[in-house]
Amino acid sequence: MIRRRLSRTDVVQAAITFIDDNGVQALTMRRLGAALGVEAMALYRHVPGREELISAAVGELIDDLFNDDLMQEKPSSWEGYFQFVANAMRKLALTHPKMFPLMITQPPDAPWLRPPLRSIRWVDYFLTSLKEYGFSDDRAVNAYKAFTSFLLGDLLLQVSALGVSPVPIAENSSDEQDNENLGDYPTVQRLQSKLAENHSAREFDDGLDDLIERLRTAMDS
Amino acid sequence: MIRRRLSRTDVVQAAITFIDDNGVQALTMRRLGAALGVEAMALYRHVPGREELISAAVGELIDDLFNDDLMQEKPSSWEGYFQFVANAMRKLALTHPKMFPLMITQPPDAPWLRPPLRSIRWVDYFLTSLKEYGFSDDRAVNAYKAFTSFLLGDLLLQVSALGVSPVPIAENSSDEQDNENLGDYPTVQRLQSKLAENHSAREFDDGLDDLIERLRTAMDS
DNA sequence: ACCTGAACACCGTTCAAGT
DNA sequence: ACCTGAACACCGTTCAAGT
Repeated sequence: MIRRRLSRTDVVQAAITFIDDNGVQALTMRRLGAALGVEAMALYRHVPGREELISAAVGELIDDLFNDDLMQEKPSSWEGYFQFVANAMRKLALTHPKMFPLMITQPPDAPWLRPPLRSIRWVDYFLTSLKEYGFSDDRAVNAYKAFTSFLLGDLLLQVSALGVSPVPIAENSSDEQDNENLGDYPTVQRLQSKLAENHSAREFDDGLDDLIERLRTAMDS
Repeated sequence: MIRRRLSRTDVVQAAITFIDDNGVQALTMRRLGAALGVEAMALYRHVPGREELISAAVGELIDDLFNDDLMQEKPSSWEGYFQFVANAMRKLALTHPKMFPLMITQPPDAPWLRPPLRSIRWVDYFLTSLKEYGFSDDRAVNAYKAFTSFLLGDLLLQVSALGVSPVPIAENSSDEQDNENLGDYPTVQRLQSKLAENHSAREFDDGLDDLIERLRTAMDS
């Protein structure tokens, strides 16, 4: 591959890919430089430092989602709109599971920008849309708050479940060892299969339906 | 202060205090050693490494909460029990805002251990309690899942709101600058005060009431 | 204008040595 | 048994130098 001159976008995109592949902790100016075929110090021409690079990577993902995808389409009902946004956010979280914790952990730019919906421009658009769907000011703000906390809770849980090593590496990997550990916890043991069942997609949709239902009755009242 | 010999507990507790005060990123083996009046290398006698120390700090907080507080008292109704647990968890999150993201970000030890309720022993106790309150197996598991995702979403939002610099430091701190930024976002601007209102305590309680109500109707059906 | 090389201060961690 | 000192490989970042 012939190396063009580096741009800020190149660096930020490379950081996203690197974090997706190796995790944040592995992201090093020297290693990212090497991945780009350049000395670490060249990165400082385009980005002020490591911390800011990570912020920029988060911002890039957010901006791509909200500018390129979410502002193009607008369903005819607010229920459909919520589902549209939720599914897009879910897809982003599952496509970049190593980035998602960063998206929600970095302090937001303003007190009323609630993760993971961290784009002022987009939040404005969202609230404006809710008004068009007939929400009052109070209902719109409440819906925004309820929606963010639903997304946060459900998506982080899904993402963190991905981080669990599927087969916990034990030096003594006989079944007996595992069962012995669980033996002290009879209810967990009995419900183990139910607890381990991963219906995250359905649970996400159900939770969203519940939320929508709650907001609907709140609107009618 | 006369220095006794160091114990593992001393090291872990010091790590918690250090993170509370300075954040994880500032936690350094050398600095933590200095805080304990000891060389960095002495810590390795008690803890395998930095990563494991942070895990141990998280585990310590969880264990303290669940063993010392949450297993002592058991309200007579399941609704009261949910409130009791939620309030204890909320208090922990707000007492250790810099630790909370670590509690929910570290991969859980088992697929059915959902953050922030990361104690097997305690989850077993929780599920057993729900059974005693009359929950079926399915309802108990559903309640556990809904409860964790509610706690996660709401508490992380509260904690991340704490991280926002209350007065964003701008070189040009005139009001005009701030308003110019917001000028492009009329709905956010108009709803700014409503959005910024911090009713987190009430919202938390309301959200919990909603959750309880949802679980109750699910039980009756 | 953009990248490199050398350098600085600071990491986590190992290991032999002290007491 | 517990802590120290020196050392190693690796960081982020600065700065003068190259092209």
